Amino acid sequence: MEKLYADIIINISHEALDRVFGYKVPFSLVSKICVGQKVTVPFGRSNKEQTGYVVGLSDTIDYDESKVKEILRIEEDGVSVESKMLSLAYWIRENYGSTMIQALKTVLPVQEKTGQKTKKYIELKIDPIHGPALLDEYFGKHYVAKARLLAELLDEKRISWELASKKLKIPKSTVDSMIKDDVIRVVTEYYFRNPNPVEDRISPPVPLNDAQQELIDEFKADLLREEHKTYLLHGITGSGKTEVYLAAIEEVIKRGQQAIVLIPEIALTYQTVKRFTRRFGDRVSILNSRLSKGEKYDQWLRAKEGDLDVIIGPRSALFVPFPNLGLIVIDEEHEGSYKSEQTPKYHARETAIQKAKMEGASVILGSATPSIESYKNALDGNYRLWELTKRAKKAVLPQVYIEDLREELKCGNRSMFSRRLHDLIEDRLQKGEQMMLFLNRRGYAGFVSCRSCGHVMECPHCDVSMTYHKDGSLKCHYCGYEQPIPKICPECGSPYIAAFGLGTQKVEAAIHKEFPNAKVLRMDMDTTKKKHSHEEILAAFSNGEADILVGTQMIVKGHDFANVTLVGIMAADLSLHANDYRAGERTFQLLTQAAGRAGRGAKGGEVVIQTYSPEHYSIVTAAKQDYRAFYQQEIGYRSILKYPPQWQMLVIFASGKQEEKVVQLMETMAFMLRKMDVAVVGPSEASFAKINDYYRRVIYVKDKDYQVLVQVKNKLEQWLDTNNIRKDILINFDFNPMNSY
DNA sequence: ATTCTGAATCGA
DNA sequence: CGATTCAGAATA
Repeated sequence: MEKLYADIIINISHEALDRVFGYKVPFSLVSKICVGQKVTVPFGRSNKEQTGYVVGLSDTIDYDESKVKEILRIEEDGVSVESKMLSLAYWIRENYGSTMIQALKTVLPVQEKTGQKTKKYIELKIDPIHGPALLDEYFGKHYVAKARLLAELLDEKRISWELASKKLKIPKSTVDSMIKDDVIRVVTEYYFRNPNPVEDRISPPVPLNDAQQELIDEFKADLLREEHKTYLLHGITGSGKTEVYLAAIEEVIKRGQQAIVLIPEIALTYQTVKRFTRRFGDRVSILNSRLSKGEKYDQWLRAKEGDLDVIIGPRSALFVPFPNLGLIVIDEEHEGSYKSEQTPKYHARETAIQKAKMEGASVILGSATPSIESYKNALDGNYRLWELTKRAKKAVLPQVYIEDLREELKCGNRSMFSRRLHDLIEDRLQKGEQMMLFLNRRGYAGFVSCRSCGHVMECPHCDVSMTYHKDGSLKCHYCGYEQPIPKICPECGSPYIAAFGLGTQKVEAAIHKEFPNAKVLRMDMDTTKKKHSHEEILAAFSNGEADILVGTQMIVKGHDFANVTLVGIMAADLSLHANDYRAGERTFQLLTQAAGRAGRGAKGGEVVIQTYSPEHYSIVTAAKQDYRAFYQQEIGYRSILKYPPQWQMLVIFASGKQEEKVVQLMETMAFMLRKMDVAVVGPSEASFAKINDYYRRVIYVKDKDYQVLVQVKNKLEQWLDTNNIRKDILINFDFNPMNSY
């Protein structure tokens, strides 16, 4: 009998241990062991028990035979990794920079099995014909509990355990004794927790319009030829992208395959999910952060066992183990939330494409405002470009006005509403139509500053201006530090210290002042902290309980309100002047999505964009709803400044308690990088140079070739490990970042 | 990450 | 000279 060895990754996230260790498989486990299993092994000099994952099996070993230890046991309650998931984990580790165990944990979001829900039933084992006779016998012997249970069973033939013990008050001993007498038996049924409400009526597919049908025909033809492509579905708001997804999913299901639908977490509402459950019934499930561990595990298992056809969820739903994956749909593919914020900082879009490639599946990316990266890929022929240029229902595109706030000020209008917006609000209030006012800021107002000397109140730990809240306190959004607003300026002693800026609460207050009869609903981080408040506010607005909905980003996400005929963007500039190369793109996306909320019904709509920079291309092109024009401008700008997708970017981020150490390390790395024939910017202070007393520095590395940057990262990691630097300084790598540093 | 080891330093 | 501290090595 050959000996068997296993390659094992130890469950400790440290670069020095990020490799496989060979272990002997004891004879008793040879038949049970397989790749992907979670096992316990002795590790280190003290043979401390550690868990790990089997990533390979072989009958030879490349190590001193006498030092090889044995696997202790297989962790039965651990979820095993599919071999295809393992190779995806390797890919993530290589492309985004992390340890293998971190990558494994990413593709394995469900860590442990949790007790399955069971339901116990009591059934009659004897022939019911003998029932009455036995019942008489029990009565004769004054076995009241047994008699009660038997009588009930003769009636119902199967009752649940709860009913028996709670309502009929049958003690367990009675049940046990009756089992012993072979009168009854207990049946245990496992059932899956299904977290989403099941629609009982499955609605037939909405007939596709010609444009949609054309795309689906092409998709079918590609499937028939076993060609698995990535499609970029660029459809303006209201053009019926979801119908295309549904039809494509149906095609895949017909072939006996399954589909994953990724949706930004914020848009994962009952409304969105309902469209899928209505079409595919209980073979659809959702995965989201609100599910309990057990519920998540159940969805995972249902998928694995072929009990599901479609899973809908955020980024992490990508790793649901379908046996025969046919399609991955990524809705709103431009969304920043598809990039993970934790290491490994993987991008769900790129990872989905890689996964699809490994498993022979197709990918559909959908958006009204595609990311510059995806659009470039489509134009370059890497993705197939699908365009829907007409709204599905007869609704027309809204009329858009750009209002220059500088002009308003010159004309003596000091309110936050331009004259046009003011008039239009008045008009809609009169007609009883609804409005949305959009603002890209949370809290009551922005920073607090002194009007005499200009001193801005900053957090003592974070180098960030603190935010004014209505309760009279100042809060730091980064570390949570809180203090009351000072009465006088700490710098010059002037009493003229006050809040500046614009917040949703302030907009709400201004509406109350200028339009006292308007009913207002506000939706922002503060009003949606509770579990379902998000849905409640939207439902209230949808029911016409308010005239105006004021809110941040979250109100622009894919909700249809037929009665909304006016959308106001209070200050388009707020997102434009962020210190981030994606600011222009983000502004265009926000404005386009916000404008798309107007006139979803038959009445048509108007949009007012208020801004201090009316000539900026993001604003001009968004007003015209002209994505192509925006893309041309933006890609030119990215070329000149060497930003993605024209160039690839790697951010090296360091943070530590001792400023000199951080600075010195970054200087050393920058020196090494400059010898590597890549473009290096920095080191420089992060935009928040200090958070929680940790000093933060960044280096930007750019090259046209992504793989060159991967190699640069690998080299640096190696250097960091051999010089043991990661002890008191945190180093992070981030490829093509979504948020600024 | 954790543990063990051997050298360096410390205190009498 | 034994006790304590610390950097370094190894983990199968």
